[in-house]
Amino acid sequence: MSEYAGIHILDAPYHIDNEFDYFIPPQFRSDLTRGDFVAVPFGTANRRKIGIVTSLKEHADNKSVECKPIVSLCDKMMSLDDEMLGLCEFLKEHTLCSIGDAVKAAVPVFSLSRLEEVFFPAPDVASKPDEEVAGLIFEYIYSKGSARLTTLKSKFGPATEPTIKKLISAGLIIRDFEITQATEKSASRYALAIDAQSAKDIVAGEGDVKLRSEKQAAILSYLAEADSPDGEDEKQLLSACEATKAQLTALTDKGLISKISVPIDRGLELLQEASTAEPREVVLNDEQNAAYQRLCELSDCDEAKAALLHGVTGSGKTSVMMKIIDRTLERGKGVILLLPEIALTPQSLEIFCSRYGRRVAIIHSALSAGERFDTYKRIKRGDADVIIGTRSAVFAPVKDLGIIIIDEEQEHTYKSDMNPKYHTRDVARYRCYRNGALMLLASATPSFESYKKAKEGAYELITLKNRYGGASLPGTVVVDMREEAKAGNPSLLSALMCEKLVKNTKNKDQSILFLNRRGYNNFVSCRSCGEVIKCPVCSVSMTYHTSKRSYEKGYLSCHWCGRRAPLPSVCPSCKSEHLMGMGYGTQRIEQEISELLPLAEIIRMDTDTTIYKSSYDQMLSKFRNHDADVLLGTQMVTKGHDFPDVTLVGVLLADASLHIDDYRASERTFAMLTQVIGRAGRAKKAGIAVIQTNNPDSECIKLACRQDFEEFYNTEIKLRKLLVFPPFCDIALISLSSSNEQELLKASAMLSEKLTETIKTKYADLPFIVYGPFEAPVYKVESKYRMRMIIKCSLNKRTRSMFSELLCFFSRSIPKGMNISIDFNPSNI
DNA sequence: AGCACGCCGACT
DNA sequence: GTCGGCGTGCTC
Repeated sequence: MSEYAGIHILDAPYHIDNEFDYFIPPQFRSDLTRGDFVAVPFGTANRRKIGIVTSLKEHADNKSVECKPIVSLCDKMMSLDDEMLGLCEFLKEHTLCSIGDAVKAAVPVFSLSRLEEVFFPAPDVASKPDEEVAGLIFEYIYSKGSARLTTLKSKFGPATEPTIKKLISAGLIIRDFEITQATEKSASRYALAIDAQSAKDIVAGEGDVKLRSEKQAAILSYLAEADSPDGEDEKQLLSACEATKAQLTALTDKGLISKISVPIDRGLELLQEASTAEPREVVLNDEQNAAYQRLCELSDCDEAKAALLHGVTGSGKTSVMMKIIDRTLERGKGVILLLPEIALTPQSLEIFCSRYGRRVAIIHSALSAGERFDTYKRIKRGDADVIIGTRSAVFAPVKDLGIIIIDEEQEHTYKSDMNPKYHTRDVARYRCYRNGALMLLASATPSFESYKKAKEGAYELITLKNRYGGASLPGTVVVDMREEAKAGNPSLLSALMCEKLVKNTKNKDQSILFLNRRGYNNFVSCRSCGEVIKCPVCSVSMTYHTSKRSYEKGYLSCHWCGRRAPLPSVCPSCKSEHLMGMGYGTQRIEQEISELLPLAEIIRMDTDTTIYKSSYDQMLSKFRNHDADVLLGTQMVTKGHDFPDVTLVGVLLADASLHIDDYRASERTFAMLTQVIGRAGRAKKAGIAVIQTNNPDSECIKLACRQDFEEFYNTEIKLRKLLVFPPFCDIALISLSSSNEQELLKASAMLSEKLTETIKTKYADLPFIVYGPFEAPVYKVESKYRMRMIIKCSLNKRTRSMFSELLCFFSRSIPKGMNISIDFNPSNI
C-alpha cells in the first residue's frame, strides 16, 4: 500500500503549481485514491491548504526534504474520477492555468468555499494582556469562544493582524482554519422609501427632515431623479454621487431610502412550470432524416467522433438534435447540450423539459451556490442525464456520456476569458475522446476553424440546405446610407425603412430592428472645442443614456466599467455650453420609431432593459404573443426564437461590426446578419429584410443577404491563408495590466526582451511572429493600464512549454498589483 | 501567494 | 549600536 501521495495545492499560484509529496498516515492508506481532496499543511507557517491527490507512490520523490503528513480527507462525494482529473491536467497544459483553477471550473464548490482563519482562546490563560488593543481583541475572542479573522479585522481595524501575531506567540490564543462556504451572490440596490416629490423637498431643504451632508442630498436627489421602483445599483449609485457606503447607511437609517438585496439568480422558477407542457412530436423531413441517420451511425459505434451539423437558418437543426438525444438516451447514455447564454430562454428550455422531464438538469452562470451544488450532486448521483446549459455545463459529471452537442458553435461565449481560459469545444473533444462519445457542433454559420476541419474530414460534415416546411428566405434590400445622408436625411432610419415599418405595422405584422449599440447618443462632444467627454477611469468616451421614457433627462455611462455620471452643463475643458450628443443608440431609435408609429407598441431590448433574466423572458413572450409590433434591440434580438408573424427585419448599421480591429470582423458580421435576416419569414408569410449600411459593396454584406455561407467561407479563407491568421496559425495574447503606468511600461519592455531572447535561443527551431508590446485597444479600464503582445505561432507541446516558462518567470517576478495573463486563441483581440 | 532570511538607512 | 525597509528565494 502506498505510503506517499503527490498533491497539488488548490490555491497555488501558477509558478508553484507542482506536485508536492506528502506522507499518508496509516489510517488513510486503505481508501485514499487519485482525485481525492485532502487538507495538508503547507509552507513555513504550515498553513492548512486544500489539495488534490494526483498520484500515489511508494517513496517520496524528493529525498532531501521530509514529507509532512496529510491532515484529513474531504468527503469522497467531491472526489474527481479519472476522466475529470485527466481533464484538469489537460486544461493546465493547454490553457496555462493551475490545477486548482481547473478544479474550480470542474467542481463548483471549490470556487465557492474558502479556508478561513479562526482564533480560539488558549486553555489555562492566567491573565489577559495589558496592552490596550490586544486586551480588547483577546476579550472579544474569549467572550465569543472563537472569532474569524475577517470579523476581527472589521471590528478592530488595521492593527488587528500584528496584534494577533503577538497574542499567538504569547500563547494566549490558538490559530486554526475552517472551510467556509462563500455567501450567496447578491447585488445591493437602493430605492427611495418615500415618494419622489418629498425627496426633492428634503433636498431643497423644505422637507421635515434636515440633511447635514451634501453627499446624502446628492444621493437622494439622484434617486428622486431616477425614481425607479427597482432602485439603483449600489456601485453605480456611489460612483455617480461620489459617495460612500456610510452615507447610504445613514439615509437608510433615517428611513428615507431602502436597501433591496437582489440575488443574482435570475428567476429559474419559470423552468419548473415549463416541464408540464405537452411534448411536441418531432417529424423529420427527408433531408433531416438523412442527417439523423448519419449521426446515429457515428454515435452507435461508441468511438470518439466529431460532426458538424451545418444547416441554414430555419432548416430545423433542433429537431435533428432532439432525435439524436432521444436515441442516445435510449442507448442508456448521458447527454450534454450546450447553448449560448442568450439562447437559454424558458421557450427553448420548455421544448426539452417537456420532452425529458425530471431527467433534465440546467446549468448556467446565474445559478446560486446552493442550486449549483444541488445540480452537481443530482448529476453525479445519476438522477439527471440530460444536461442543458451554457459553457460551464461542459464539465457536468454525467455518467456514461454519449453525446455533447454545442449549438451555435461559432459563438465566442464558448471561449472562457477567465482562468482556465478554455474553449468549450476543446473540453468537449477531450471528454468525448475519454468516453467514446460523439461531439456534435451545430450552426448556420460555423466558425472557420470548425468548418475547415469539417472540410478536411476531421469532423463529419452534415449539411441541411433547405428551410423546414418550405418557408422561404426573406427578400433583402440593401440601403446605401451615404445616399440617405446626401439626400439630407440625418436619421439612422432610411426612408425605405420608415415606409416598410409603417406598412408592416398597419398590416398588423411584426418587425424586428437590430442595432448593436446601446444608449441614446454614442458620445457627447463639445461644439466649440471638439472635446469628447471621456470616462475618468477608462480611455473610452461615455455614452449618453436617457432615464425612463423621458427623452429629456439622462446621464452618461461608461460601457467598460459601468460608471455613471450626470451630464455636465458646460464642457469640462472649455466651459462652453454647446455640448451635443452624437451618434445613435437603441434609445434614440426607440424615440424615433415611437414618433413614426405613435400607436405601435415597441419593445426595446438591450442590457439596460434586461437587468433581470425574467424581464428578458417577459419581453420575448410579449412579442411572441403579438402584444407588441416592433422589437428593437441589440444582439439579443438575433437569437434563435421563432416569431411566425415577423415579416420585416431591419438592420440599422450593418457595417458597424465590420470595422472593429479583429481578424474575425467579417466572419462575425456575416454570422450576425445571417442570423437576424433568418428571423423574418419563418412561417407561411413571406418576409423582407432591409439592410442599411455605409458599405453596400462589401462582399460580406452581399453574401449574408444571400445566406451564402459556402461562398463567403471560400473567399474569406483565402485571405486568412494569405495573411496567416487562424485557422492557419494560432494566436497567443499576453496581457500585462497595472495601475502604475511606469511600472507597466518597464515590465512590458522586460517581457518583450525576455520573450525575444527565449525564442531566439532555446526555441530557435520554432516559428514565432511577435507583435508589440503595444497598448490594448482600450488602454485604461477602471484606472488600470493594459499592455499586450501578440504572438502568431503553431500551438503544440513545445510552444506551450515556452509560454509556460515565460508565465512562470513573470508570475514570480512582477511587482504586486501587476497582472500577467496568457490567452491562447482569445475570443477578442 | 505567504513567509523567512538577509543586507543597508534613520533612530534611541 | 538596533528597528525596520523590501529584494530574493522557497514552499513536499
